Amino acid sequence: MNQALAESNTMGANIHLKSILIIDDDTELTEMLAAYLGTAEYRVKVCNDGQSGLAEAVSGGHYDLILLDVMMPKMDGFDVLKKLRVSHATPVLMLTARGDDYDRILGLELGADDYLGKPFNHRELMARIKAIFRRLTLVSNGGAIEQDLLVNSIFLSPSAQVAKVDDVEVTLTSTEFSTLRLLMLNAGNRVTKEEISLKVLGKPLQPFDRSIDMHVSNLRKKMAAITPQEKIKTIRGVGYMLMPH
Amino acid sequence: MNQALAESNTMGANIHLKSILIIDDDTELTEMLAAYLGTAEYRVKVCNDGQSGLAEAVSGGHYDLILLDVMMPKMDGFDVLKKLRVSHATPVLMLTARGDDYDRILGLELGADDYLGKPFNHRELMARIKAIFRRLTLVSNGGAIEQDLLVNSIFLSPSAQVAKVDDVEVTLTSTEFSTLRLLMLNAGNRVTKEEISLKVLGKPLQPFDRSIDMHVSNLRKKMAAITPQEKIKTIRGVGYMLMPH
DNA sequence: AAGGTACTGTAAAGCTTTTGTAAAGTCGGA
DNA sequence: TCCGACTTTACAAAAGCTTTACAGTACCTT
Repeated sequence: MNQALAESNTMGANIHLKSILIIDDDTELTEMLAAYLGTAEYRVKVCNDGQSGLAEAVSGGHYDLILLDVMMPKMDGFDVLKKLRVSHATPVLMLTARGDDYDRILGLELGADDYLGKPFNHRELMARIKAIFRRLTLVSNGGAIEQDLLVNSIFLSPSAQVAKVDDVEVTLTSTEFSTLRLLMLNAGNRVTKEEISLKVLGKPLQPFDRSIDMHVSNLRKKMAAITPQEKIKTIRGVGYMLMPH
Repeated sequence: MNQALAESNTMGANIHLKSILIIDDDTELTEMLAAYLGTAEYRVKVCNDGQSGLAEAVSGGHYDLILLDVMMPKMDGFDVLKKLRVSHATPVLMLTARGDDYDRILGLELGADDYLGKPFNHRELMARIKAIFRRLTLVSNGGAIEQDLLVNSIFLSPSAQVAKVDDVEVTLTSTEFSTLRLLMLNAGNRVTKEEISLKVLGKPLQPFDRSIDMHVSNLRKKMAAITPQEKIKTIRGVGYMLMPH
């Protein structure tokens, strides 16, 4: 399922060149960029003012990246970016006056992906364009980390170490977290205390060991503060089970 | 274990100096430059006309950087650059008449890495030389251009080595900077101490190692001087997490 | 149905581990 | 040698885990 998506992405990328939209009123510069980028592996389109640039970006076709100048007459780069972001998530590399912190921060806040101060050299521009594309594929492929879980109104995100019950955040210790995760992974099935002890605490269950009971008790207490619904069922003489719904 | 790595790095850097070829017909200037750059960490060679300069660049030996004057009798800087680029990718910093856009653009088109208008001051020259080398190592290190980050009112600019919290500049050591960067790259996600140690300090976390804790503590202290808001959350037994907002 | 037995729930106390941070120590570069 | 940065040490505080203790519950036996 994930595979198919990744493949189609990759194929899509290989079949036709990446397309770049350049929006800058400096015709000398845009000509040079078009020539330079055009020779490489990009399809390039140029707009020399903000208005036509925005129109092209929104309804002219798909672009993989937009190079957007800040200083332009009529509609400046920030306006373009603001309006673009209403409907499009196209990556944007802003071209700003060198070293202008305010511009940079504003740009990043408006959702620019990176920026480059003018004047820039082509090598740096290429590097940043490549960096953006690289980052994009990384994000879309997603790292193979522990998956988020959602069972019976309980949401668990290992990467953020966050649990939510009915959309209310619950603060859990890491043992409670792991215990809940194990139960969720086996939702609807009983999980023995031995298994919990081994997988969560990393040690076999001792004869009069009550610690698992305590952790489950604490979990119940924390969830009960949010919902009256009983999520964890006791299976006497065996262990526990998370109700699937 | 760490020692060995650090040593070899240092040694590698010290073994040979970066070499610079200066091509300029102004002998007064070249003498001065040779003297100035020679005292720093560079090996310098001078050619006073385009022809000999090109010959030296192509077959005289390896150069890490070429300072190339545009205005020269016989063969001007553009001609040199054009011929050089047929076979060599040596970084070139062009010396042009101040503010001459045409020269600048032509130079960049021909593959110059940067330009500097005459007259220039030494400090600026040094800064640009260093910038070129820095960029180069970045690119050759895998093209990992480090982009600026903005998360939860924290602004981080690796290229400028500047951090701002609520627009107030914070002075960080490089370790603190890298640590903060790693946390920001994973904002909203937990980052283990092991990962911080590996990626920031370049060594695995030792059993009773507290240095990461100290760096985080110092980071918190510096940020607390500006805002009471807690940016870095502790995840007990795991590591830390930068709050996304 | 009554009583016995074993298991479970949980508050509270006790113990261990982890963390925060000041301060001292170490190291490498100017 | 001095200085700044990083690390280690030391100890207090915090947080989490386990044990204890006892009340309650389920299930079996008679």
